[in-house]
Amino acid sequence: MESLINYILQFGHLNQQQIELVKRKATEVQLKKEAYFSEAGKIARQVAFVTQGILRVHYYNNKGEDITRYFIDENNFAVDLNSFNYQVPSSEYVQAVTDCTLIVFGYDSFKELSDTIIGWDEMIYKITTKAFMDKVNRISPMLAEDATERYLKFLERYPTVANRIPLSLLASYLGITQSSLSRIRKNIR
Amino acid sequence: MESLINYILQFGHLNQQQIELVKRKATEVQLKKEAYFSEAGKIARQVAFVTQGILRVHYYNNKGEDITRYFIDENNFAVDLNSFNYQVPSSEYVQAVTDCTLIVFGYDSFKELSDTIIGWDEMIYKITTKAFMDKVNRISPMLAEDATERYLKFLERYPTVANRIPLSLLASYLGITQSSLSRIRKNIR
DNA sequence: GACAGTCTTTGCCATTTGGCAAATAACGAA
DNA sequence: TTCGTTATTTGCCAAATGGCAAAGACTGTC
Repeated sequence: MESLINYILQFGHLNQQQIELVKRKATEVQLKKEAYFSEAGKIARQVAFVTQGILRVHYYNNKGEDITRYFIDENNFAVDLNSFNYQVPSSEYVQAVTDCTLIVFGYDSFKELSDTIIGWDEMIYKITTKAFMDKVNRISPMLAEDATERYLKFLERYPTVANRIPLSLLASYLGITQSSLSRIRKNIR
Repeated sequence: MESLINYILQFGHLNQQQIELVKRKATEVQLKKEAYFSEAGKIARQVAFVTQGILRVHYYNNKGEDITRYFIDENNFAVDLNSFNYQVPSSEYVQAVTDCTLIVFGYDSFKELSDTIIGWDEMIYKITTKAFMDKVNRISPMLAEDATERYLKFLERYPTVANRIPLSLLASYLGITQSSLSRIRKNIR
């Protein structure tokens, strides 16, 4: 729970009372490997902060391939923002890649924090914006890189993640086939 | 100017007085083809709404290649959000691909709108979030697509843009070489 | 209309990546 | 340990894309 508070405090100030309120509204949830936190077609009723484990956001493209859009590791929020904010059906899945510990807020709780804590919305805006910028800045250059560069950059950015996830998921994130990724790993050693 | 107001009104309500205020704070600016709206290393002091023409956001990668991150066509905002919001140096260029007409707000004017208009920040939040989501949703699937699919999807999304921009820029956006794109176009006809 | 400059296409060949299937390795349950 | 399951590696060949340079097309100017 402390990791969540520390994370939020990077984006603004909360007094002790407000911190207590945030903690009261939060619930710790365990999610087993391969279980879903949210699913395409359903409305995202919760937002999660990952304290242990790795989530992935994925969808199925028009060829039926399972595409990993991105990974969410420790100390990051996971939510389908469009679905959560507007309470409309989601278009993607959020799945546990490993066993996970999450800190979860329901829609109503989150709304209450927004209504109660002055400056909460602004902090959320900053967190959201930063998350999006990181995402775009990470994905966008990959288009101009070859598979090896993508993999090496992934290792730099997520040094601890690569060993904890199946090769197939990493490959689908990098936009290459599993066998290509396997060959790339061989060549690097 | 009306196009800007109409755009904003999609994301919330403004009364007549507030609309007048927005208009007063805005300045129409012409930008010649290839001129820069903002540059890497400099602080983004303005946010622009494109009413005519096409901008592109680009940067130079570590090999010195000019990479187009994305295009901004009519009825969209252009801004390096991190640089503008926090007034820190930008990391990318925003350049006119064609002659452009922009509606521009300076940092202080924008701040004033934020301080004066109740709900302005929330509208901006919605606009920002939507823009980011569109961006991610457009770029992210490209990683799993081959060059032809990327090009076809671009044509679908920006049917009027493809004819107005040099092939080299489109190729760098799609993450392929100019000659590959040329060949792809030939095969499609 | 001719020229210079720029943009686009094309040819040739090298390199990268994909597709598929089989072999191997790693893992977990009994 | 042993077996069955899943994950990863590898071989073989096809397809896609890149690199480079030359040719061709287009545009605006004088």
